[in-house]
Amino acid sequence: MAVHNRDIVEMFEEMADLLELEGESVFRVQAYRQAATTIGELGRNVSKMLEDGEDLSELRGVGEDLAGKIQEIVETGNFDDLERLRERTVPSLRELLTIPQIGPKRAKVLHSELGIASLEDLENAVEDGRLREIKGFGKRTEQKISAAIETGRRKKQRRLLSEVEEAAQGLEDYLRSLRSVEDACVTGSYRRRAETVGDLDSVVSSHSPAKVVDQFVDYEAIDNVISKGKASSSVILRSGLQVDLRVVKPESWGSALIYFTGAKDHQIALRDMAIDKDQKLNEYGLFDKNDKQLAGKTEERIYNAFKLAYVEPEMRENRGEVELAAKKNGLPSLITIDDIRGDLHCHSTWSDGRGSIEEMANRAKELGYDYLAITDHSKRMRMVNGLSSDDLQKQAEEIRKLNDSINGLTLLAGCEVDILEDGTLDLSDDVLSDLDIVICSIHSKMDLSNKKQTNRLLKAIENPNCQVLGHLQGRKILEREAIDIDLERVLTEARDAGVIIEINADPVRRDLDENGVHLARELGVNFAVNTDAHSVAGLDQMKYGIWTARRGWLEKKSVVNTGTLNSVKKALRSA
DNA sequence: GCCGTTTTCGGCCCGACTGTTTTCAGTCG
Repeated sequence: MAVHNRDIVEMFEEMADLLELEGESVFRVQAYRQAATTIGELGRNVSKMLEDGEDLSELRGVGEDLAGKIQEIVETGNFDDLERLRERTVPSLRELLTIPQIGPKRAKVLHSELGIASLEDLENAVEDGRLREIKGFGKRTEQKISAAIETGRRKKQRRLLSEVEEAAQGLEDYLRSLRSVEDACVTGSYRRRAETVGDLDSVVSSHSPAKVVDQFVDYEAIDNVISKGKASSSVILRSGLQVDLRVVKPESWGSALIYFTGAKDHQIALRDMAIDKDQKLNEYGLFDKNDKQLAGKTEERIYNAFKLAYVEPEMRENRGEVELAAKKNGLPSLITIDDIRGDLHCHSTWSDGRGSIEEMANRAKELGYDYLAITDHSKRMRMVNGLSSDDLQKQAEEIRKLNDSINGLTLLAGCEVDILEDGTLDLSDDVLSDLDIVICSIHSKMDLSNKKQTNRLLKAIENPNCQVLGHLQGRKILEREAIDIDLERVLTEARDAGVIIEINADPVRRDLDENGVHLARELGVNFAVNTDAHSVAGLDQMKYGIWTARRGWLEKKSVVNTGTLNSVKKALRSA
């Protein structure tokens, strides 16, 4: 059985939950969670690493013991400790942990006092009013649990970054409009431009925190106030999105931004540095042992106090950025949206796009681009009117005509050709070799075995007409898992063959994902950040691809469409 | 269970809010 990283992540997470329910030390529980996180972010397959004789205990948060357990899982498909733990605990109690207000202690009490072992049991007990029989459970707690069950545990739901942007902007605007507010920022995973966002962590700088909290709970988009204190509050918006607010004095603004922007591990790494110097870092600032504030007003000052360069929010994941920030010019100079000079992947009304070639071109011009590649689907994609060789030739003619009439923008005649199951391409070599750009993508048979799927891609790379690999992992965030491939091998072969790897900017795709980008960057591949726009508005989604590139630490120089048209042509391998 | 210019033990981030309770435990981020 092929063991995927995800299998190990899930086993470790279950292990952590069950140990926590059992009352095990939080540190041991945390160790499993940390290891799960590391494996989840790896980008390389653990089974393969073991095959290659790599030492897993080198990984962050993985020691001798857990390395041995990973090996056990990979070799046998089983995890003995977990099996035993499942036998002596009540595994279904994990369900209860997904309910806000219920942690390990309460789950345990619910089980021992009322025999509750599942969400269904809990619902029944709430309905029967039995919760109040337990010491420590009052009317309010019962109400909250009841409400949490009803709203479908939405707190655990994560949403696409693109889905919360409007709410986040609206919230920031509202907070900034308040008279007692000096500054406001939505932080957390939103500010780090992560793929998904659980809730909006907002930070406000003000001399009168209580007043801000009072005004905050009056925000018209709020459905329900969960908590309200002197300097913080939690609410649920009508959209179901949770907003946590924290108000600090201006002298703590920078430290609060760092604290709430996270990621947690980045912020803890900074705290550890403070502890090493007999100092303390919290959301109010950096303090010496006499509680004298050393820094806090701005993020830069905090980083400077640690002799670190400013770390961009997208990099704050404790993936080694703190160490780099300590070196002179150690941090990459991240790519920005302004570096992009063209888009190499979009669709038109010729296949399933909603904008004509001319409309797409006009928007590209407005965006200040020098070039735009029209890359409609190939014939295999019948349901989206994929183009035949004849269609493509006609389209190429139209594109060349348009090029004569458009000033300041060059259209490239291209195609997004399907990689068929056997790794051959959906259009003949002579048709493809006539095009300016050929993107090769998988749109079918996403569930092949690792071996078959990997070979399929390697075969496509062998074809000299394959210039770009489009949305290589084929995943859709929160919808569909990535295809199962030996990513490292595919990336290595692509690099050696001069094939460009796309970062697809569609907010549902963002593909390669950031872990893949880290791996590909380390391997030295060339990237293109493309929108894959299916409408004029779609061309504006470039930022999501840029954010993934930044989270993968990419600089301008690794991304071909930051260059001139000539440099793009040079970067495209020629058949 | 991890980790180490305090390295094989003894730490492990820490503060806010809530509810139900008379001083704090549980949960959350």
